[in-house]
Amino acid sequence: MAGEVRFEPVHTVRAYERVVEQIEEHVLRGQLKPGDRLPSERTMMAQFGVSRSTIREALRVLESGGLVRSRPGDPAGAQILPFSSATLHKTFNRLVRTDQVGLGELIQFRMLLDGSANLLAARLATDEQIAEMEAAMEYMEIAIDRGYVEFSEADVAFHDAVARGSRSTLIQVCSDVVRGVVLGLIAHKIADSPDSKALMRRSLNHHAEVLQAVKDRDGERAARLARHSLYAYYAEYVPPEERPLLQAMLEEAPPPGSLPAIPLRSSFYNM
Amino acid sequence: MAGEVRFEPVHTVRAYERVVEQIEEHVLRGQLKPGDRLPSERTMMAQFGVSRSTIREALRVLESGGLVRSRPGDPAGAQILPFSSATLHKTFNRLVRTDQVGLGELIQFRMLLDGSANLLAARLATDEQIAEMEAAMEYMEIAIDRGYVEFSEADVAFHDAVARGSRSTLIQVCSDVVRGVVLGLIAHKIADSPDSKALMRRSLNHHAEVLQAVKDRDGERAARLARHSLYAYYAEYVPPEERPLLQAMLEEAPPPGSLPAIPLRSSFYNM
DNA sequence: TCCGTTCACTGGTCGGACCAGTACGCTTGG
DNA sequence: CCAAGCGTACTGGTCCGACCAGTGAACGGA
Repeated sequence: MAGEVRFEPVHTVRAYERVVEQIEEHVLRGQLKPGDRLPSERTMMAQFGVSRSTIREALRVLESGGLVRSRPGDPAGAQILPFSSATLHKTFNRLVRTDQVGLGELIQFRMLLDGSANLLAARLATDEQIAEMEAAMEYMEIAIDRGYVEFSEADVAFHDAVARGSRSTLIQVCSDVVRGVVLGLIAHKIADSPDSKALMRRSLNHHAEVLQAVKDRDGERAARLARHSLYAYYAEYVPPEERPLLQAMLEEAPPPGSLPAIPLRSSFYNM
Repeated sequence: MAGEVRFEPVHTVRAYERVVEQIEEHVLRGQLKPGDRLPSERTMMAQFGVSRSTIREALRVLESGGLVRSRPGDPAGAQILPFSSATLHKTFNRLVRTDQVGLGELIQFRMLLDGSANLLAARLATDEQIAEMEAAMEYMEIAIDRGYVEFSEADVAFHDAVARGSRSTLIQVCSDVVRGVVLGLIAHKIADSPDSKALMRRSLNHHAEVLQAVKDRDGERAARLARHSLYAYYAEYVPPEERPLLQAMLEEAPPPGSLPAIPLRSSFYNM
């Protein structure tokens, strides 16, 4: 016989996995839309021909994947949920918690995402979306006097408006996730800063420059300013040995061997 | 009394969730490392003071999150797993399956990631990592005559070497995931292409140019070439109405209104 | 010494049971 | 007539006990 036949190891499929597959397939095919309800556990038990334990394990998997939510006593059964970035957030947080990814790399990735978001927003955003950015910017201005928490909210709103303007769902979702992880790491440090108001005002100015570049439809400039803005805002929280990772995302890229220091908190990016 | 007190709704914590939390916390704290074993279900049942069903639901959640794997009959109990991008892959695939993200956006995101990966690799990669890229490139050359499957493997190896050279775990992981999703969508189309050999040879040349830029430590050029290479390779598979998304990632950015066509399969990026 | 058998134990599945909730409809009081 | 209150038939969350098909290691025989 031909020596070409190759057998692959058969991985046993557990009953609850088949249940998960079927339900997930229905959701993915659009036959079950967000808001729709699954039958009750006891009903599905009969439909799938398995015990309730099996059904429950399947539901736990679906629930942990963010596809479904079930509530005790609900006669309507488990509810199909719209997409959520919660599982992504968990995954990224796990990378951080296990020290596989440091703050420097996170900020670097934000520079990557936010830079591209601004590049694309400058080139693709509709006038309405730009208006949203302007609205968020005005809110930031007001929020300065209301403390760090509200300013941070406004800042998030601005970056999210830019992400939407990029017309990329992936950028939007990833930005949201990475931003959340970063804030979880250093939010308190910023809030505790004595001159937090000065920081906020400086940040506001940077954002204004970025927005102007977007309105000028100058993508390259918007991207560059956005990266520099993030660097100026976050670099001091990044351990010195990780800062070259951030600097490598900027224009004045140092030669690989010697890494000249780039001044923090200066207006070097006004160009 | 002060009107400031605000009560937040208490969301009941189910028993299996507490089990998940405890185990996850141990893993995240490093008290349980990949390869370590969990006690058997019946042992944990006693330790946590809950029933086996509850333990099992917790294990199903951990397993679906990729933290743990359990095998029937294994006397050692469930095994702690190293980080895997499997759940990320699933999440991204779900975005695609539910039509929230199209092929164009995926390729665009690849351009974003791969561009930055090359930028950073040119500036940060060690000589050993560059040697790995060269090795992958040689393998690609050989693989051309061995058919699309092997060439694709070599191509993946090259891009992965670049991603490693970027010294960013996030870029590495995200690139891996997005690449996998894209290949899942159009691998067959490329393989079925009549002149696939010509495509491979052209792709090889592009990769060589990119690698040269990396070796020259010219990050900007490497990034630009990488983006153009992806565009040239994939644009024809992207529906025409989505191509502006890709073109917006290139230098010759069209004004937002009118989008002049950028020729496919030309050598326009030889500059 | 090596190989085969045995056996304690594993996870996977099942069925039944109880509890604390929820939502709906019915009854009851106005 | 309507509204408030209660009852009830469900829901999901948890527990228990049982059986099965596997695994792996200790054990025993060749």
